[in-house]
Amino acid sequence: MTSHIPSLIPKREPGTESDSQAWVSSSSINKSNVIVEPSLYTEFNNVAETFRSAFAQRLNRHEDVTVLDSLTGAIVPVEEEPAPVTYPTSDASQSVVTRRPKPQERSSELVRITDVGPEGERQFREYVRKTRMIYDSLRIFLIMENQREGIGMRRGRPDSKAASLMKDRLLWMNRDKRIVGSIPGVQVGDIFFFRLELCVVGLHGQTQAGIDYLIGSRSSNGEPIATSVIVSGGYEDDDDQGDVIMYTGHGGQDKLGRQAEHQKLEGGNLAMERSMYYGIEVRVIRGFKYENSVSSKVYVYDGLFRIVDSWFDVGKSGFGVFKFRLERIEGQVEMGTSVMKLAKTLKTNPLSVRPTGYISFDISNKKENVPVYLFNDIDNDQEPLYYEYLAKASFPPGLLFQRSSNASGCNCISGCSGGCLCATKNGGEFAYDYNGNLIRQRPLIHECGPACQCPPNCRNRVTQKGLRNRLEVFRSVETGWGVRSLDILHAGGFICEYAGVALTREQANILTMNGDTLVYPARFSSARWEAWGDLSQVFPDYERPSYPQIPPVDFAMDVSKMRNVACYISHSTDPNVIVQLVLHDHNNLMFPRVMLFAAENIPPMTELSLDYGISSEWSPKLAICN
DNA sequence: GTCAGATCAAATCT
DNA sequence: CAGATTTGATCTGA
Repeated sequence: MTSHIPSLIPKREPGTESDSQAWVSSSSINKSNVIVEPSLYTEFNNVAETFRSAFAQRLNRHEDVTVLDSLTGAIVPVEEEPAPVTYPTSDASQSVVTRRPKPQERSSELVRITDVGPEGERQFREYVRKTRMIYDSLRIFLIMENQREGIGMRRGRPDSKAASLMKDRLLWMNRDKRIVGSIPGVQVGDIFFFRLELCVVGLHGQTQAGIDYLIGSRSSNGEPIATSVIVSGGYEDDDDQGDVIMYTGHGGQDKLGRQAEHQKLEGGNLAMERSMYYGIEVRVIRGFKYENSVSSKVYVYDGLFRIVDSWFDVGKSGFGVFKFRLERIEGQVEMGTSVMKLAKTLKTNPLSVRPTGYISFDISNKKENVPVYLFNDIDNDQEPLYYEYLAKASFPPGLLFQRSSNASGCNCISGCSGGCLCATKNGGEFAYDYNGNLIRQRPLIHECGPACQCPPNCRNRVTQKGLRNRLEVFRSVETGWGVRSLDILHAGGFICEYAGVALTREQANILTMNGDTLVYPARFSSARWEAWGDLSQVFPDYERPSYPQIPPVDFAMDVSKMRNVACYISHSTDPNVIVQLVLHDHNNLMFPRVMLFAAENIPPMTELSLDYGISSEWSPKLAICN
């Protein structure tokens, strides 16, 4: 072999001299006119072969490799039974932290978690959900803190800060093991809004780099192993065709993201090559632009891919780049990215992808701000068509007499702020952040109402503005009628009201005898939303604010004749939607409106579920359907 | 052990 | 508003 390979190979590899200039300055590579010596193309293969034999020798020499994965031949210890889920206790947060504690080191132990079973997966899912809930509520809390500091001092990165605080509290997941393959509790299609959120759950450990890998010096055989990649279109030579991705290695870019140098077979690039050699699958996360209320990007977990080929090529810029062909492993659920694309098309041109099955393109008949689809491709049931659509719950007029006698509003002509009357009604602070997301659950929210002087865009007016997201009522074999969204629903974001005809207890008792379908708002389980906004694990001295007691909610909602989209939401003891009581157009504490919020980030086309607080055998929704 | 440098960020500035 | 700048946190490798 000749002498001008060096810049391609890591310097620590013995038997090569480091004469990086020879390759980089090679005049045969030219920006405008790409002509490359054939030998340059084959260099990568030579190098790879060199590695292969070098590593093979090392493998034979040392016997420090514990387990060989018989399926893939990978040098990966396989742990059949993952450690039981232990949620971090407050032990880690007992001591008051004045300065930053020593960071917990990243583990060097590679582990593939194979089969945790349905119960295990449910537990891990809950663990992931809880962790993400803390992350999100902490992030929103920090935004609010920033704003409280003053108008000029809006510095700081809430996404970074939240992750960093959680790291200090040992609240990051999967730090004790480096997981190859899927992360328990994280499902294909899960969506994230920040890179650091991926770090917190252990899906991808790099804040910026696209390839995450176990470094060679810490792996059992001295070889780096790639575990996950993020495809976000940052490299001009990427080619993304869904199930097959031509992924460009990293490096060689200047500060503006232009390819300005040849890439080297080191770091993540080498790790990718090694993962390919051993047949080790990598997690793929796609990032793309998606305007939403919290950020302008979204990251979608698309499942496991295998690296089937890698080669060295000359990219569009004329500089050498490494390429990896990734193919999606079969048998996984549909890719999150495909589902998002489908949902996007369904919003604008539904018939192009689903020529049949649509019963209505707006069951609300323009009573909602945005249309609500009705879809059934399973049977001939068209039941939701036959009910009068009610966008807002209707209350018996006689019960709202307090509207005039006790009406009081704020005088904030240019929008509400800290100390106004409406803030006081809410215990001194508003329930929503500036994006309209719920900061923390509380017994009752007082939104600004008709008696207030503030403009419609006041931050204390959220649920009264009605539906914002595109929802679809659909028929499914498992749950009868169900509801899903065509838009991403962000954790803490408002979805819709639960609307029906409100009845007093006396009225309800009469109707119950007739067998009509009644929903009791007081029964909605609050188990999940009590965790929303609870930061006690992050701040040891955190105390939940106390709110004024409100009288027990003691009315029933009759949804047997008039109802809205919410009434088709399925029951689950593991719901992704939470209930929050809100007052905005009257002051009768006995009859608050029942508002629904997303308990977590809900990807498009995912069925919504609520905990109706009753046994799973019966739910109002099931009664409606059957 | 420490520290610089790299990194397909995110928010702000211009 | 896109591009540049600023701010920022983590990881790797020396």
